[in-house]
Formats: sequence, C-alpha cells, structure tokens
Amino acid sequence: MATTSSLHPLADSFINRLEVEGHRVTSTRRAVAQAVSGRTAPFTAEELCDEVPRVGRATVYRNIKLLQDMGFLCRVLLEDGSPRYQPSQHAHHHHLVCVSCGEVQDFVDCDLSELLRPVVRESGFEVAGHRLEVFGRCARCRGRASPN
Amino acid sequence: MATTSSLHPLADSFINRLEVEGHRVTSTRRAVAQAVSGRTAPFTAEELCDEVPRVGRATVYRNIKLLQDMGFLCRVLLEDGSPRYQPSQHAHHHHLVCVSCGEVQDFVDCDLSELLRPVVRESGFEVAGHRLEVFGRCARCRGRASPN
DNA sequence: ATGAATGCAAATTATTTGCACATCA
DNA sequence: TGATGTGCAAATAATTTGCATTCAT
Repeated sequence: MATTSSLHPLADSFINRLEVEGHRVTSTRRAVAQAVSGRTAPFTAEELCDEVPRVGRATVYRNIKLLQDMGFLCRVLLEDGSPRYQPSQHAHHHHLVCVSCGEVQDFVDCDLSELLRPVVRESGFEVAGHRLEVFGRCARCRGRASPN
Repeated sequence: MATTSSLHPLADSFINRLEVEGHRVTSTRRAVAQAVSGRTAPFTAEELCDEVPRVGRATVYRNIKLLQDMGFLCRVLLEDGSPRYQPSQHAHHHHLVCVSCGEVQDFVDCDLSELLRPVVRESGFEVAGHRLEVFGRCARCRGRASPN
C-alpha cells in the first residue's frame, strides 16, 4: 500500500513518471526521491545515503541514476571534478558554482549554439551536447567581504 | 648529469620552467614530461604510469599536477565525468570531445564572457573561471557512417 | 509467479597521504 | 647538507558489480 503521506512535488512527479514508464513504485524509491526533494544545497551521494540509512548504498546510486535520467536530479562537477547532486527543474541548464560556500545556481543556456557555430564548422564536429560550469563567488559571499 | 638526449618541445619547456621557478630537475620529471609529450590522444593517469614503470604512481600523479599547474597538461572530463589527460598548448581553451573515438580537439574561447554577462548581472556572481566541454562526433567518425 | 528491485560485500577506478629514503642544488 | 622529490603501501572517495533475496504487479 502506498503511504500517501504528502510528498514533495519533485518526489511526486518522480513517482508518476515511474508508473507511466512501467517502473516499479517501491518504498525505497519514495524515500530516496523524498530525501532528494528536501535538499536545497548540492549534496554528495554519501550524504544522501546517510539520510536514508535503511536503503543500501548501491540502491541509492541506482536511484540517483534513475532520477538523473528522468531529469529530476543533476550532477554538478566542482572545479576539481568531484561530483555533487542537486534536484533540478529545468531540462537543459548550466551551473554557477560558488567556490566559497558551495552554492550552485542554475542558469539557462543563453545561446551557446550560436557561439559554437564557427567552431563546429571548422572542426566538422556533430555536436550532441555540452557541459558548462561557471565558477566564482556568489553575491552573498562577496558581501561577506574578505577575499578568502 | 642531465641526459641531454632530445626532448620533445613540451618536455623541454617544462624543464626550463622548473629551473626558472626553482623546482628541481629530476630524471623522473624528465621521463614523465617526455611520456606526456609523446601523446597525441587523451590518456588516463594509469596509462601514463604504465609508460613510465620505473616511476611510482604517486609521483606520476604529483607531476601530472605540476604539469597541469604550469599549463602543459590539461584534464578533460568525459561525459560521465571520468578524467583524461592531454598535453596542451593554449593557455585557456575548451574541448570538443568525440564520444565515438575519444579524440579531443581544443578550441579557444570564442567569447563566453559576453554570453555570461546577463547571467552574471542577475546573479551577482563574481566569475573566476569556467569549464566548457562539448560532446559529439568528430568529422572522421561521421565519415565512417553508421550512427553508432 | 515472476521479473524487477534491493541489500551486501567485494571489486573498481582515480587519487591522496604518511613516512622513510634518495638526491638535486 | 638540507630541503625537495620519490617510492611504497595503505587510505580515501565515488561508484559498480555479482548474486541471492524480496517485493510490486
């Protein structure tokens, strides 16, 4: 029986998609989706595991992947390449990563394709996708002065 | 005594920079730099280790980092985030990564800053850097037909 | 009932670290 | 001779995989 306790909208959408696409709706998936939905700041897979101790690590990863594939979660690579996860709304977007506090803001693709046009023409590449991450300091951290 | 056997230009420049910046010039560093210089395709740290078996893995990593810091080598993150290394010429550039054959072409920053201007204004971010990776199929792989 | 989902432990991949020893300057 | 660099083995971090078991449908 589905515990119809109120789910975050993201978790709710996820459950719906599961049904629509013929995946199974399990309590585990509900728990993971709910934990992800509650997050505001980027988190590590390990932190998510800690939040759902009853769920095995491998399963957490499997569901992280599922959430990503469905567009409910995205993986952000910090400057050193270490991964963080964050719930997402926008289908295609990029990230403003604050190197000071770790906050990540989404921003929609201005028009990268335009910029890439000459590059593509010269290289003969057939572009399938791209990843753009911008690093810097967020407004809040700049406010807190001190260039640390 | 420095084995003055002909070094690749990249390795040579590296050695010079070492001297200039007061780092030590060791046979290990020469070997690693030479191995890196000989590469045309992106490689893994492990592959580099295999190419200089007499050098310890930790030291290979330490020198990879040094080469990166000095701008002679850059780290490319593939679509899944797995890292590859590649000798580099340009100070600041981005990558065209062929998902079919793994080739990586550099391209210089057209003018991303222009594109980011509105984003920066709205977010209040102080941009310090960015990473842009474009994924697709290179001309050669497209030529080999078959949409695999 | 039956195939998809899960849990666990072990295996991988990519690096880093501590520390004793070697070596360039 | 010293600080810097190196080797090795163990430690970390982030996932993945095999396989037996459970559970949604």
